Amino acid sequence: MASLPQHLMATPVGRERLPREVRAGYQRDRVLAAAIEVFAKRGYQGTTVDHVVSAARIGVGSFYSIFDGKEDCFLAAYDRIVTAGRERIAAAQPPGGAWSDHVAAGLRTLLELIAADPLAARVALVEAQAAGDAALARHERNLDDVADFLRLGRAASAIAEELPATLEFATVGGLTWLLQQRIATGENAPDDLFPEVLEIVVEPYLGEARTAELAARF
Amino acid sequence: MASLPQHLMATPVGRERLPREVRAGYQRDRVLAAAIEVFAKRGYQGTTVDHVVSAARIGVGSFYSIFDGKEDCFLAAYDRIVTAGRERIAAAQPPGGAWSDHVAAGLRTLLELIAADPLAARVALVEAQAAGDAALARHERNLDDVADFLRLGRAASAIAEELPATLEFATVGGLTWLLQQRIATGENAPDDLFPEVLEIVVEPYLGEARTAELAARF
Amino acid sequence: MASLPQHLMATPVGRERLPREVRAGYQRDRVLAAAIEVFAKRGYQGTTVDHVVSAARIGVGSFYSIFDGKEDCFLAAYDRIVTAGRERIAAAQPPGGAWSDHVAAGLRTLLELIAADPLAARVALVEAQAAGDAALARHERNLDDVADFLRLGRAASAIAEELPATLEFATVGGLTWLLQQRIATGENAPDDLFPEVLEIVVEPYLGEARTAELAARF
Amino acid sequence: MASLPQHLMATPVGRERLPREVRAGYQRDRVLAAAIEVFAKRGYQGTTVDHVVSAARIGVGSFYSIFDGKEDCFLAAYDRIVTAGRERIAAAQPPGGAWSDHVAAGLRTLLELIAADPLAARVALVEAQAAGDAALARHERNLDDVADFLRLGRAASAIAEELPATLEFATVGGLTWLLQQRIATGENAPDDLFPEVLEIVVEPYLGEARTAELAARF
DNA sequence: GATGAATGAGCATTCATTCAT
DNA sequence: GATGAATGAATGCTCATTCAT
Repeated sequence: MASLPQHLMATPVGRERLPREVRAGYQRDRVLAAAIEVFAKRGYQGTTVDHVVSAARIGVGSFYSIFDGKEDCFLAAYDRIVTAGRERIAAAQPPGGAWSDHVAAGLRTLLELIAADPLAARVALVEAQAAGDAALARHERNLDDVADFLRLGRAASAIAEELPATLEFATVGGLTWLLQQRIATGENAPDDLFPEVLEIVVEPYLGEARTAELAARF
Repeated sequence: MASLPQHLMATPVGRERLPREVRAGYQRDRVLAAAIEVFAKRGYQGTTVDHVVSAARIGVGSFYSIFDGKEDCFLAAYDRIVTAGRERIAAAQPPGGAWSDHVAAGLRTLLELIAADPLAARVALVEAQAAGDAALARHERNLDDVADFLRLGRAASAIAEELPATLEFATVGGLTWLLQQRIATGENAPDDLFPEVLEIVVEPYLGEARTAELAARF
Repeated sequence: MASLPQHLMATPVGRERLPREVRAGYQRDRVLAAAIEVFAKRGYQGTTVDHVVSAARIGVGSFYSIFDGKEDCFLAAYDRIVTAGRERIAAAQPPGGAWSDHVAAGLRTLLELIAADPLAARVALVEAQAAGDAALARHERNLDDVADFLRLGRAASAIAEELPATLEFATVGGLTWLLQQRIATGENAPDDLFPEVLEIVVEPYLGEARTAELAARF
Repeated sequence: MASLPQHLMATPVGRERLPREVRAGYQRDRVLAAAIEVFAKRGYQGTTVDHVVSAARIGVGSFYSIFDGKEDCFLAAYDRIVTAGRERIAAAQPPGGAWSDHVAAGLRTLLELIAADPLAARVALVEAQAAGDAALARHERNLDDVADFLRLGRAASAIAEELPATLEFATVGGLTWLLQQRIATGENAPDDLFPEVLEIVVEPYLGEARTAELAARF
């Protein structure tokens, strides 16, 4: 077979191929999207590798070339959800705002994200607690990050020294629980929740009056 | 061998034994105690019937004559813990006290129970969330009961109408989360937690001053 | 306590006891009756020792003091049915009759027995084939006995030398199959079956005319 | 190594293999062959999935990817035997023959099949009766088919109106019983059975003379 | 790179049988 | 003699993972 000049072969004719890395990324994303749906609908324990593999239309072998196994796949899915969520929340921050503005904007975006993709929310908020130790640990680290961020509100608080040390833990726990309930039932659009959630989160720091004013602005 | 006077004989002579019913109860209790330990240490999913059976020193057959299966065993263990806890909390209530006294006494007893039997606490507060739908539903009903009780505090509150509708849910969720964290790590004696926990739970109703006074009394 | 004169104690007052042997016999009979019902309704494989024990209102221990186990119990039940059946059939024989009269009377009695106790019939004719090798062997020996008896009809046959050697086997098999079908469905009173059954069994020996005449007489 | 001319190459070079469908069929056939042997030798109840799996040299998982379970495997084995038998019998039919020729040829082929594969015969004729309700029902449907075919002989019979309604049932039952006996003992080559079997089946329709003539022709 | 057939350890559960009371 | 609590071997089945093609 005659060889073409080197420079003409660089980009092969016919079905143009994406560079491997990128293709791997697409593939991985496709599988993760399928995995999230399956994990949300069946629960972590109720999900088998076969379920994911079927949903993603790939072979088992491919699955194991992408992930180390079922748990690794869940962790990847969880991370993808959390990372995307953080990015969206960060992007929606009012530039140069105060702590309270950041919290309010963040909460609103969070509720929007949950409403937009309830399956992903279920994976990140509900299933993460039942997917083994690694997932639990990762989940707790993430919630700790949230608590850390909330704690910054003490600087803006007139009554900082009177706040209980564990306030942020309790707030994060309460918030998570509340959202889990709504996600589980799908009851009402989590949108309606915004005023209450905001009140629960910021009132301890700002008091009633400033909280009401904040709620009115978002 | 000289015979002790009749009235001193702790164990009666002859083949007199405990009535069957009672023995069966002991047996069941023994198995439940073993099961609680195993579920706490291995997690619900990580526990096999064989683990429980070995820990309880009984045969598999006996296990299945007591319980319908693994899930039934967990539910029984969970119920036993919750029932015993409720009884202890009820017994420790100050007679005729106000709502706030009941809450304070209840929280203190709860923390004592957790400190006294951290394994049982782990089963009731952590594993119940990962032990299948039945356990989860039962757990949520119990937490709803707590929320219902907390809601009674609105009657005692000067600012009842300003409290968010979901306050009690958030409080229960936050409390649970806080306790789970402590249980998981065993970090510090949950005793230290009392003032904070009390503050988190009752301050929304009573305000800062009355809460501090309440804390001082318990 | 004052003792009664010896001769008055021979038959104790109060709950009169039967001699042990007899009581054991009653007990055994009671259990067998229960076992037959259970085996008929659940099938041999579907029956557990516990089913029999519960139906007979005895303890498992007693069961094992009467029988060597489940299979032994089935064999005993089977034997009891077969023995009772043979006795009833023998008792119903016309005295000094010809072979054909004996066959006719036997078949009629057999159909009556089946109609009177379909459960026992099911055990003896259906379940005996699915209750393990021992039961099967015993069942086949019994059917061989029937075949042997039928073979006596060759002496009364004008065409004995033309009958196939396996005629009796086929007849017994066909008869059994027919009855099984009816027993399984409970379709119609096996009584209606008499003319047909008689024809199938004796016509090869006696020919059409004499068979019709025989049927008319029974 | 010299290459053979293309048209002589029995097995193609390279990685060319049998199409997957075909391989799967082979696999299934291999397992069914092993299963038939095991079911025949141990009986349905005495056979465990593990027995079959060991005999077929496959893993348990493979077994469950081919069959739904033990019963499904038995039914598949039974169906395969029956289907193959019917095909062989159909293929051996004399073209355009009379009913009696078809019966004669069918019976001869049946006896040959039994002689050629006694294990399969045992599964289809003996074990099918002890392999649960589904197998029993299927077996009875098949025997009914045979009875239906035999009933066609009434059209060829001079004495059709005198035949008992249940004749065909009895014949099928008797035939089955006869064959079971021989299969169970392996006594003598079922070949010898042909004249007798033919006589038992067709004489009621054709009478003695025509039956003898038929036997002579096959 | 991709596939999916094959594996087998592991699990929940049943039930005939024993034996201390 | 009678009881039934206790036993544990045996079974059918699932599913995460491997590896030859």
